[in-house]
Amino acid sequence: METLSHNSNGVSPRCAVCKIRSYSFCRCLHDDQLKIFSEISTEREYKDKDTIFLQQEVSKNLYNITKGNIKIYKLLSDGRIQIIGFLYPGDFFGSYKKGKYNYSAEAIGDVRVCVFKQETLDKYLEKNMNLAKELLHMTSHELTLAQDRIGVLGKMNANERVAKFILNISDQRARIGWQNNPVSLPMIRQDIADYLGLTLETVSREITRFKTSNFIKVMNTKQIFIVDKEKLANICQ
Amino acid sequence: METLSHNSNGVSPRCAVCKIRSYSFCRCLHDDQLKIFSEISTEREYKDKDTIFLQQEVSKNLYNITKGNIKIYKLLSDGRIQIIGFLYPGDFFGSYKKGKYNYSAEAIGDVRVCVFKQETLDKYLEKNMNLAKELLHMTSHELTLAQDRIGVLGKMNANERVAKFILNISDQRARIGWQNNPVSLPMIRQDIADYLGLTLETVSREITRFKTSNFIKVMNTKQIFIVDKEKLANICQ
DNA sequence: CTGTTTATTTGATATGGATCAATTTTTAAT
DNA sequence: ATTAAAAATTGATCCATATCAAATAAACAG
Repeated sequence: METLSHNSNGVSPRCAVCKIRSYSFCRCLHDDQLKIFSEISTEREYKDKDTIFLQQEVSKNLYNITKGNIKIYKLLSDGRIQIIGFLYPGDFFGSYKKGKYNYSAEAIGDVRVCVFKQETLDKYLEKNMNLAKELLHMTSHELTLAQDRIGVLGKMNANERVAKFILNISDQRARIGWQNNPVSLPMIRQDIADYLGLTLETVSREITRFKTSNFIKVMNTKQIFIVDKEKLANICQ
Repeated sequence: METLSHNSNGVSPRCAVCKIRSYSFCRCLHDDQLKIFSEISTEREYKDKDTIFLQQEVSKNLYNITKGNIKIYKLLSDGRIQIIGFLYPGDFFGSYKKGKYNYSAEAIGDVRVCVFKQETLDKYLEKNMNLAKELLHMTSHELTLAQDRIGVLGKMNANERVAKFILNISDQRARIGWQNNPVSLPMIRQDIADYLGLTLETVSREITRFKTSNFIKVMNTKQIFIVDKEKLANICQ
């Protein structure tokens, strides 16, 4: 992890030139608020497999991804792992309340984040109702995503889980204006399995089945081309 | 469903005498704000199995439970059901964003709720930063609960799921100052199964197993006395 | 380029929980 | 109280996915 130079000399505040601001909670800020806002956060970089924080640590910070992907996960005492989510640029994570983090966070590939101290952000919210409301709406949206995942994990079979996973990632890419076909999967099969509550063997077999059925084409293990989106959607919806 | 008289004559505003306010997002309001706040919501009553809203409906309202329990659930096209959560007095549900609800909501037994129109509440938030922050913190807390459930559904076996369910309900009761042993389960076995991603037969068998192991005593199907909390906790944590 | 490690695929077998089925218990209605 | 309906338990069997194991394939280091 590396803390980058913290621009407070008035020359092009970081936020003013931020490329992912339109997907991020700070999109609600006016241009003249950006300079101050740039100063309440710092930017940090992480490399593949770097830990951003661990579940048992005292929670002090909130993070906003500006580049790359991270995974958040829970570890059971016997070593079983459950990946709660894969997060993308514009996603927000950490903890609002003092105490411990509810999960651990780890970089997948090169990552860049904005870091906010809980109290600093909280204080800033007081002065900016728009930001508070934007955060409320984003958190509420994340809640609906988590509830969708509860539906997937509680009731769907392996077939449906993997299909939904591929489609969800593709949609998410489209939303932030990236190439969504072929879909690039930055994470390894084991991570997909730990995300979907399956084993890596089952994930691999389902992908093979979709390939054999010509619903997808596997360019390489991390690039999947969706041949028949309709068929894939019919499986899970 | 029945809409109760809407007190706006200045005599004892509803919120001022509300018994569950201390668990609810409105706990952050000052006494002098309560009268106005009482007027932006109405109170409604529902009976057992009444639908509060359905997933496909246009979302207009937010709800706060003041009495009883409700379940929120998702329905797959082939009839499979996944219960997202059981909600208790003080819990908040509905949708912040316009569009459709993300789940359906149904009363379990007699229920009383406060109903807020999205726009009305949103407008009120503008004038009251405390309330906005309280809502943000509650929503964020709900998100952590949803993430815990993702962990349970993704990685735990039937044994662990049922044990955790009993303990969670007991803890939740303790938190709002109710009797937490014996735990009363207002919902039927099928609902517990649909909540835990299991079948009712499996839930029944696990409860029998805990009974035979003397971890619990089944007073009647809806009252479970926890004999050995430690043993129960060892199963799942 | 070559060997080594890590990730993925594929196969064989085992098993936890689902499904199907019957019985018992509880709740509700008259 | 009596009957009917709904909920819960218990048993027998099956199957989707886990587990165990081996073979490829891809990524990486020197």
